Amino acid sequence: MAEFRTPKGTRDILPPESARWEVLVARFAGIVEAAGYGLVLSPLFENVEVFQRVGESTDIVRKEMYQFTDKGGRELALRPEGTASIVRAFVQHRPPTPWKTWYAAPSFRYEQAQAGRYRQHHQGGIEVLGTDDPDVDVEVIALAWEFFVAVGLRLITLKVNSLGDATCRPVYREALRAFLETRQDQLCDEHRTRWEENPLRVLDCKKAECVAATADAPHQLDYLCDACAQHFARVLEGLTALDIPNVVDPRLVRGLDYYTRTTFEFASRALESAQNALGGGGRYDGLVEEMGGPPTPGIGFGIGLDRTLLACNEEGILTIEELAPRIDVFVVDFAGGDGARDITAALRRVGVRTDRAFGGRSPKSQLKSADRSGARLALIIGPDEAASGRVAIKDLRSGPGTPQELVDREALVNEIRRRLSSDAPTVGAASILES
RNA sequence: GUGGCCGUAGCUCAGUUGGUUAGAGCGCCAGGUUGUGGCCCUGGAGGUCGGGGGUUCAAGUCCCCUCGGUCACCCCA
Repeated sequence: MAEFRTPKGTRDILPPESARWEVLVARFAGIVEAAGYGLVLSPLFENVEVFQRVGESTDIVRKEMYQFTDKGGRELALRPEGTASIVRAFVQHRPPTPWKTWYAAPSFRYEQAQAGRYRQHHQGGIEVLGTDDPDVDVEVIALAWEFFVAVGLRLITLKVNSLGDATCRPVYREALRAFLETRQDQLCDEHRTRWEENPLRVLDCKKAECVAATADAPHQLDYLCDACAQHFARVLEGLTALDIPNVVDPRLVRGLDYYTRTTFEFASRALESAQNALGGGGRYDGLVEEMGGPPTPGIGFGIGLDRTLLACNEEGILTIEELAPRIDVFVVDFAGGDGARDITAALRRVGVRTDRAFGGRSPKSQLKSADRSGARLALIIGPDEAASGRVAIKDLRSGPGTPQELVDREALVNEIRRRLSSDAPTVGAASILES
């Protein structure tokens, strides 16, 4: 057993598995950039207060943060989620609105690891700051939906809800509190004592007692003010117009405090585990102001890329077999001269994907490597070819014993390009990225 | 943070009530074919049995602790 290993809850993503990540991020970037979103690269860590603003009462902030003091005595934390950094960047730089951004980056949470739940996980997300137009809610949800469609996932459930705003949420909270007071002795052990400090959490509780006791609890949706009700209606209308299937779930409560109005969550029906939530997001119309900026509405989502890949596994899509990077040409040189070095470089300079063997291995083993590489053509240089200034071209697709063709070194590059363009391009990650 | 299960070669695993130098398949390397790839045959490399302590004449096997994985709770992506 190796002396060093990845820390608990983290992992290496190696080839060929990493090819799936390249494709996932490329598809995400392709979709959101085509809708006018720009990439934001922000620090992996921030002053701890930045994250504390997003939810003092949430577990993510209270007990799961990777917090540390640097040598200058600064209190910092690795980011536990993506939105806080974007909002901080907005307040710091004041870009023109609407500011449409995307990111794909790791997040860190100190929790008990299990499948689909890591201490370092990766999210792709977008944030739009500066407009509360309900049509932007629709756009944001639609982009997440299109991403799942582009990846090929079919078993995705979208839940939506509205959490109201500063006008109507307090009214609802009071109504829920009053309701829970009448049912408190029916709640589960934990919430029997805690329902008062965060009544909304009780609706999210999965214990049978709580589910039963709150079956007829009042919903935020029934308490929306006129503005919020109209806003939500327009969002639902937009989802219908764009044929995006969804269910309104009045009990949908999300894990961060900053959400207002529209909230949503994507879950995979292919994942049976408790980690079936692939992503989610919502509106946070008060967050910029809380972070010290001007009153600015905002909305966004984060999608867990690790879990998206787990869902892909279950649905049998985006397999490493179909994504494995391929090369066009493999150079086999057992003459021991400069052939492999010079031909490989020449081909690469004209864009031919080329690999070669090193270390002067036997012809047999080099050909074996050529075969495994998936290359269409092998270029073979033995002492005879080296002496005559020629190269043998062998087509690897047609099995052992295929006739070879001798070509002069000067004509080689053109001959290779001619052969590679003559029929269908090789299937590889590059062509999939472009599709 | 709490509890259940698991931890033997790079990977997937076998290892009988504790008992000699711990095995298989796949993968890797080489040879069979002194210059030619998918199959086949032969051989080789590779393991302090996650780590530490204990019981015993003897521990991969039993006990304790610890680390890691996994599942559930919690929470979430």
